[in-house]
Amino acid sequence: MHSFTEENYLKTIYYLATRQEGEVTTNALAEMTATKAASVTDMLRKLADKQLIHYRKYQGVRLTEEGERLALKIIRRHRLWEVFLVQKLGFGWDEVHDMAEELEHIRSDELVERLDVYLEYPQFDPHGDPIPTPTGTMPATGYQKLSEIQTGTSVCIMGVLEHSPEFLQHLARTGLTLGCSLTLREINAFDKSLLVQIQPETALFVSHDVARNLLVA
Amino acid sequence: MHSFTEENYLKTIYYLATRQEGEVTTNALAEMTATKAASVTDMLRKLADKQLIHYRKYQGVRLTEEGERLALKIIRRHRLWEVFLVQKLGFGWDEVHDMAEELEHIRSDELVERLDVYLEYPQFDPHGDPIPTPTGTMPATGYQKLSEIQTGTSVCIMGVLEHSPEFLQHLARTGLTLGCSLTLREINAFDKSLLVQIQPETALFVSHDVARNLLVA
DNA sequence: TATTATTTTTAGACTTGCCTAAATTTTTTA
DNA sequence: TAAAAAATTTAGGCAAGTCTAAAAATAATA
Repeated sequence: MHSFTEENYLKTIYYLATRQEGEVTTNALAEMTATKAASVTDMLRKLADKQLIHYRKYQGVRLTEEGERLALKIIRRHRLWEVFLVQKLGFGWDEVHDMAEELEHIRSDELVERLDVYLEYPQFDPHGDPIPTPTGTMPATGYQKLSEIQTGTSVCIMGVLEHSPEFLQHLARTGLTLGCSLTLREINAFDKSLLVQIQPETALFVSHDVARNLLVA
Repeated sequence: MHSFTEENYLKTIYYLATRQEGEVTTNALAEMTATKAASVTDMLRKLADKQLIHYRKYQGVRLTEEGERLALKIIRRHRLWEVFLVQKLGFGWDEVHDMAEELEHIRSDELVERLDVYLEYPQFDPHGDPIPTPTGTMPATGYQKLSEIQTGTSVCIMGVLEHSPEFLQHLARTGLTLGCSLTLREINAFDKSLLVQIQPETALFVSHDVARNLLVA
C-alpha cells in the first residue's frame, strides 16, 4: 500500500505532466505541494525505488505505467467524490476541492465502485474534468483552451483547468458557467484579453489568464 | 487541529469508559489500539498537555469535557458515514466499520451536517447505536444487554456492542437481526448461555459472550 | 567559453508516532 | 506485610516526511 503523501505526489506529477511538455521539475513539485525542493528530492528517490516514476538526478521526473495507473485511480476517486458532494449534498463547485482532496485517500476500491454506481456512472466532474475509468485510463475529450481558438469561432464552455474557489467564483460573477455558449469576437493584441459574446446583446472582456484556464468545444 | 491518531485515542478512551467503571487503563488502550503500553503513555502525556484528558501517572485516564466533546464529534461522523454506506451505497452492516473508521477523520463540519440532512437526520446507525448530536451529547437509549435481563422477559433487539464482521455475520447466520423480537426462556447455570425463543416454534442457544454484546429493549 | 546564476541534491537535524528494554510503581499473593 | 507479579513509565532508538544550510550540477550570460 502507498502512503497518503506518496499518493499526493503521484497525483501532482500527473497534473504537472499534462500541463507542460517534457519532464516535471523538482521545483515545480515543491511549489505545488507547498514543500521545499529538498523534501521533494527525498520523495522522488522513494517513488523511484518503488518503480512508480522514472527519475534521473537533475533531469526531472516522469510517471511509469504503474505510477500513472495509480495517479489516475486517485484522480478517479477525487472526481467521483466531487460529483457526490455537488449532486447529492448540494455543495457549490467552488467548495468541494479540499474535501475531495481528503476523501480521495479513503482506501476501498469497493467503495469507489459503489459510489460510481450510486452516482449513475458520471462522465465528468462538476468542473467538466473527465473521470478516469476503473482500469486507469483518462478519457480523451478533445477540448481546447479558450485562449487557443480562432476569432469568430462559436464554442461551448466544457471545463476548467483551475479549481481554486477564487477562480470559480470569478467565473460565476462574470456569467461564464459550464455549458454556456459563446463566440470569440476579437483578441486584444496588447494584453491578449478576449472579447467574447455570450448573449446576442451581451459581450464581455476575458483576460488571457482566465481564457487559458477555460476548456471549450 | 488534532491529528488522526489523537482523534482515534479520544474515541477509544470514550469507548472503553462506557464499558467499564472508573478510569481507563493504559493496557486496555494498548490492546484496543493495537499498540504497546509505552506508546500509549507517550500519547496520554500529549493529550493531557492539550487538556483533552485527566491523567495521573499510574492511575489511568478520563476524558475532560473538551475531550468528550471531541470524541462524540468523531463518533457522530463515524455513525453518519455508516448510515450512508448502508442506506445509500447498499453495503452490509458487517462491511462498513473499517471504511467509516477512515471517513470519520475527514475534517469538515459542513460536510457532516449536510450528510445528516441528506440522510434525513437518522437517530441510529446500522448497528443500533445512537448518533450523537452536533453539539456533542450522546442520546440516552435505556437499552439493556441481553445478558442482564430476567428469564421470561420478551424484548426486541435494538443494537450491538461489538462491530466486528465476525460477530455480525454470526448474528446473521443464527437469525438474530436488528428489530427481532425474542423471549428469554432460561439461563444455563453452567456456562451462562441463554435459551431464547425467536419464533413460536423456534428457540436457540445464545452464548454469554454473544448475549452481553446484544442490546435489547 | 569562462563565469555567474539557478536548480537540484546531499548532509544533518527535527517531529510524530511507534518500538524494545529497563526501571519504577501498584497490585496480588503467599 | 513482605515478596512476587503485573502494570506503567522512562530511556533510547527507528521510520516517515519535513526542514535549513551547504555542496554539486546544470543553465544562462557576459
